[in-house]
Amino acid sequence: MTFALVDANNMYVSCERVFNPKLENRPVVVLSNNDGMAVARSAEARALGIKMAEPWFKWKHLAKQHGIVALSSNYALYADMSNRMMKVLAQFSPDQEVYSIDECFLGMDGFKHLDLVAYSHEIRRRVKQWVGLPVCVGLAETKTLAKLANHCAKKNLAGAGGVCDFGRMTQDELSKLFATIDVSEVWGVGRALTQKVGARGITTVESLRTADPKTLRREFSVTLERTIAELNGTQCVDLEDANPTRQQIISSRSFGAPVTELEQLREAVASYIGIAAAKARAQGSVAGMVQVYIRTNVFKPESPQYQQTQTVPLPESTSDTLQLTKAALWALKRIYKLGYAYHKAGVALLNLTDGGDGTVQKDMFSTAKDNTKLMAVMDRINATYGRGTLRSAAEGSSKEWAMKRERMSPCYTTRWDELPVVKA
DNA sequence: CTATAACTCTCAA
DNA sequence: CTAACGTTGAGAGTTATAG
Repeated sequence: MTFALVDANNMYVSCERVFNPKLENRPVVVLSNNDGMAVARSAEARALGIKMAEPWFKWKHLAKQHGIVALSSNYALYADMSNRMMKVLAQFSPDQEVYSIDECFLGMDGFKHLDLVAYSHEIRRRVKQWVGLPVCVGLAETKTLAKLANHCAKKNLAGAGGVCDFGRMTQDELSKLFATIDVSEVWGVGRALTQKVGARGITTVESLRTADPKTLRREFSVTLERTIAELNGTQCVDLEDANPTRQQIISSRSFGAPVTELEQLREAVASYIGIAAAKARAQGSVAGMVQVYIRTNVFKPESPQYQQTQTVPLPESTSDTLQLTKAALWALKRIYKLGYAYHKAGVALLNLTDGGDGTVQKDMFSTAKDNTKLMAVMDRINATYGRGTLRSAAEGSSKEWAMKRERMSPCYTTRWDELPVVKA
């Protein structure tokens, strides 16, 4: 099987550039929620030494010095651009797995009569022209190799030019190439594994590829054994379902400023439940358990630390925001302690099951109102007018705890009122 | 004891 | 001016618990 892995170049920065061409050729960084750290960097920003996941305040001085543009993340914009990109890519193969907001796998078996490299260049050209995003393409016989080929395309290794096809290279050429690539670039090899296999002298892709799979399976995991097989061209991982039903739904955020009052935590928890419950309804699931957690700031070890989670089993599985809120607020009250500066809270909907007609186990003694219709109306209104238009009173209206996003660009593609006015 | 639930660790974007 | 460090989901493996 031949896979193509198509991945946008620093997606978030590229999205911003589509609507603000002044950002071209300049160092640009997009920040995480709360304007905390760098999650996307233009090539120019990378060249200045700004690392991925580096806290902004640590390089803010660089920003001043070199005129780096730092932007808050605008997920509404990126999600919309992603949808456009995926639609265009879907035209190139009937087999598409949307793997993340900025990349997808395409099954290429039906196109082997074509020149796949030329075909990939056409993919790049069309996505650039129709959506405005630059992408690179990696081609290979397994998903793991396709990811690696994409890495080479991006780094312009193996004479890439935005497309890298391992199928066109000999085993000898591949071995030489792999010997120059750090093992941490391999899909599935993260920080911890890099350390551990490094201690056994495995530091390059080539040394992992040629390592003994049985030994590594024994010492590490079956996952690593599969990775080694995939690096050697034996396919272990197939294309997956595009929109699998989630087994759990989490909503959590750090606060814009420390929170000490229970009332504020209640608003935050209620808001997160609002988000999570809407997601559950959207996929037709009901939750059997709700989990709530709160924590202080781990990056401030000098201030008193506290962290706690509480799980509540529900008498009857539900996706009703009001019932779930009630359960979550009860859990919150159990774990809340006065005297701490809370930094983050979150909720999780667990034990999700299919909420389809009549399959939910009912609670014989339940006195809860059936809010199914209310929820349906709420979802419709919020779909039209934006999330939070209709919400539970428990969410409050001040939202003093809400995250910081001080440098956000307009939602160019999803909000008329944020379109910049062009003077004639 | 086994089967499974619950939890921990790791990884990815 | 100050202080300031993401979110969501999955899978594997281990430990706790029920029966």
